[in-house]
Amino acid sequence: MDSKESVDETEAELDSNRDAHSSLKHQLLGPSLTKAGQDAVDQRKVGYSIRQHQYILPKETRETEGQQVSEIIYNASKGSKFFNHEEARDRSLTSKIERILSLKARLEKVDLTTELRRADEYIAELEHERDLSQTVVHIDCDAFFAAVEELDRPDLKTVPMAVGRGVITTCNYHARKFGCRSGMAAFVAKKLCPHLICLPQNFDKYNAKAREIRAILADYDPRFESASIDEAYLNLTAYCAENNLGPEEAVHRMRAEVLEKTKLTVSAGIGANAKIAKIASNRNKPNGQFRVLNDRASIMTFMGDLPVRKVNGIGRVFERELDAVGIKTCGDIYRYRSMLTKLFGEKAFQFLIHAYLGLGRTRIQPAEEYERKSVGTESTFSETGDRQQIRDKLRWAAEELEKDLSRTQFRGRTLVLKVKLHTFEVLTRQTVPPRAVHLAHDLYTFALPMLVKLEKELPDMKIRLLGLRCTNLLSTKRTGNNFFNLNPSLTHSQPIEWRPVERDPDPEQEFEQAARQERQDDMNELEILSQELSLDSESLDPTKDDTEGDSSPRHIDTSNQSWDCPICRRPYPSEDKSFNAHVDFCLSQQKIKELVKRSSLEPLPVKSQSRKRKISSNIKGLTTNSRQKRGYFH
DNA sequence: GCGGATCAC
DNA sequence: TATGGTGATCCGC
Repeated sequence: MDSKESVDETEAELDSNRDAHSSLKHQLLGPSLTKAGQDAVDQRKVGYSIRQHQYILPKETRETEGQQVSEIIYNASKGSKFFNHEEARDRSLTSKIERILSLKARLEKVDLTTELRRADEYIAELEHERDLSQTVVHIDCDAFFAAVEELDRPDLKTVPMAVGRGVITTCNYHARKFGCRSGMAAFVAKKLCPHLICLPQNFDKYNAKAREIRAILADYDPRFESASIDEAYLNLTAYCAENNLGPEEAVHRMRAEVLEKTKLTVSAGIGANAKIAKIASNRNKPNGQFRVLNDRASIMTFMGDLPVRKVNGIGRVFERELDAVGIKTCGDIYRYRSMLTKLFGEKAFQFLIHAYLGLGRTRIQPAEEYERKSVGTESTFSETGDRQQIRDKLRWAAEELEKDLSRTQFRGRTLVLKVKLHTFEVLTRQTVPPRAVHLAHDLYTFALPMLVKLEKELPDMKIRLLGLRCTNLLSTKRTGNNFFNLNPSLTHSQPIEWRPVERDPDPEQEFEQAARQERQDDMNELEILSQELSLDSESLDPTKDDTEGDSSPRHIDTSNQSWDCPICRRPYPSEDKSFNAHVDFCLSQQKIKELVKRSSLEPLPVKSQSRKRKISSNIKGLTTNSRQKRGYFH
């Protein structure tokens, strides 16, 4: 073990000394070059593409490409503000790595048997709970945006093409051969590939296509999980059992059906959990699938020589830190298990051990069942130090955010202002307004002091981006469990259909979740009520002149029979404890009549909670651009 | 709880 | 000439 480590150290040292700019060049290559499939796989796929589309690129050219790509990117970027910022980040990471290495050197001299035992106990515990009973599939559309564009423009199939104007979001496989990658500035991509065709993105089109695909996936697992616009997880355990099919056959069938009905190719990974499925889906991309068998040995072998960078959650930075320590593959993790906590923290330790063991979640559920934590908007513009212009940007952000909050039915207890300086440095400031906010005027007014403070701290502040985000959300949704909907007549006219029991992996947990949700809904409703009835805060309210009626409590339905509050006339179940408190509160308000007048403008229709609706919203997927990106453990 | 940083797509 | 937007999580303080 000792000799191994010292070898790794020497390699790491060589790496960092070889070229002062090598790590920076690596950074500049962008996240996707290192993330996407191994070189060998890519090379093979180039051959595939050539056969498929008769697009010939001489082999020699391709091989020198790898050398040239980083040079071209480096030269295109050199001297820019963006480049300088990247350089600064690179320097700070390098010094962070130095600290990590000196800590590692100290740790090698001390007795770590306690830590070693703790790590081994943790591993044994996880091993004991390993679940190999499920068949999880990750579906990933191949070059999704580009592929959808090619459906409308078949002529683009044979030439390098990318989607995205300023920054490339997706490019087809011809463009990738030139080194073009998602996340790359378009002008850099054009340097790599002068003939590159850049199309503007058309999200409506991609969403429509994604819905078609999801409709197919739903037949294989009605509780499939949209992970993003072009990715999904399915649990095929039940489907395979019911149809007496092996996982490979089932996935083949599914992919063939998607191709036939949508003319789009998808790649798939099959494994015992989401993490393995996700990694496996990249193995035979594009238009391929790969399965890791559900036995411990297969999984350990698969993970053993897997570069850590392939694991979801390990990005460029963590990759470099791990590499410096001597961890290049998931198999390397084991050797350092006793010092991982001290080097990287407890969460990272647990995460890495999970990666080493090939463990991941087996619970797949519709994305909508994940609780949203924030709603925000931001936009980039040509840099400006003009205070009025910046206020206009803030106003615009506030208006955009109001729309998003209205669409998602949330308010924010906390408001976050984000700016990116002309140097690309990012700053955020947050505040807790006197009440949850959702109106543009409020958002603007409570964000402005943060901006003013920043302008005082940085008198010459020039910014290139401004954003607003609400966190600590307050839901204004009424779910089926909400007490306002427990009215018997309502339940009768719109019965709730329960999901089939056999699809329910953990009824107890589901029940607890439902109960928790119900309590949360009640709390939310009460909080909203108290906020809206709280005229005390109106002295603080900068939007008292609001005439849109939007701030009135329309979200409370008044069209159904129930027990209305005699003061504000809103429905309330009489048995609810808070009813009396509510009436007392109403009575104590002097300006209540004014409020009632506003609140009676128009009631909002009650939403149906039928299963049909649930599934259709699952197919519809995530709302615009919303990503369900989960951290180390989900 | 706040602000910075990292990560995914 | 020029390097995105949305959302989540973790860490140090």
